[in-house]
Amino acid sequence: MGKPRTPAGRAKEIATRLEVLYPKAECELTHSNAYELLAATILSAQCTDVRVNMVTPALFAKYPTPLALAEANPTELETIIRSTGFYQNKAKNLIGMGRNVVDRFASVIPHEMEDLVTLPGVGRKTANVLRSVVFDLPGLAVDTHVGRLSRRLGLTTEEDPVKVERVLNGFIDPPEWGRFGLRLILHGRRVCDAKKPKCGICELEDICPATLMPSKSKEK
DNA sequence: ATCCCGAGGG
DNA sequence: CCCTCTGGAT
Repeated sequence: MGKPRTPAGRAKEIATRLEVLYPKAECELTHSNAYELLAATILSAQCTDVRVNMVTPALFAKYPTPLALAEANPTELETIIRSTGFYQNKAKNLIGMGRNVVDRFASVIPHEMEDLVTLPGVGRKTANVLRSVVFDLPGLAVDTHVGRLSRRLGLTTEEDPVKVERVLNGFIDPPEWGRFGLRLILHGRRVCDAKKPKCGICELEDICPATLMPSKSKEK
């Protein structure tokens, strides 16, 4: 087949290749239920998954339920999550999330986007992670990796994550949204990283506008 | 000095 | 729209 020349065509080809490269497309935040993934994802703001996974064992042991989080001592909670950064905001949000889930949702993590984003510390990206990973609902979480790769790969020029999400949603079938996002993240971490993308070993190099252009591997 | 699975507030 | 919140890795 010829090289895809439209963003929609490239998206299809990219999805096909990423499926081969990252067949499992698993979420790398350690969790065993919806509550744990919600807490872990709140902690993942501007922080690596590896770092989040270092603090969640102690977090889940001390606060195993939304109710336990709702009743947490802020200072003790901050101590546990400190290394993930933004720890005062995150502690406040985690406690607020616990209280809201207990009071407004009978201690059950909600599925609906409109409900999820009312929880403290939960924005659209976090809501989409939950929907796609634990509820098996369509959801494309646009984080820093998904945004960066989408622009480098010529799928969009948008900077606003909500607009990027809308564009990608138009290229990929809803049941594949979650895995497509996960695969972009995996590729973003292993190959197409922000600072020094490894274009020489990239399996998308031949269809990537960023490397096809003479201006080499620059973003934008 | 820049980046990491962002979100809330002004 | 902008700014702020934070530590750790590179």
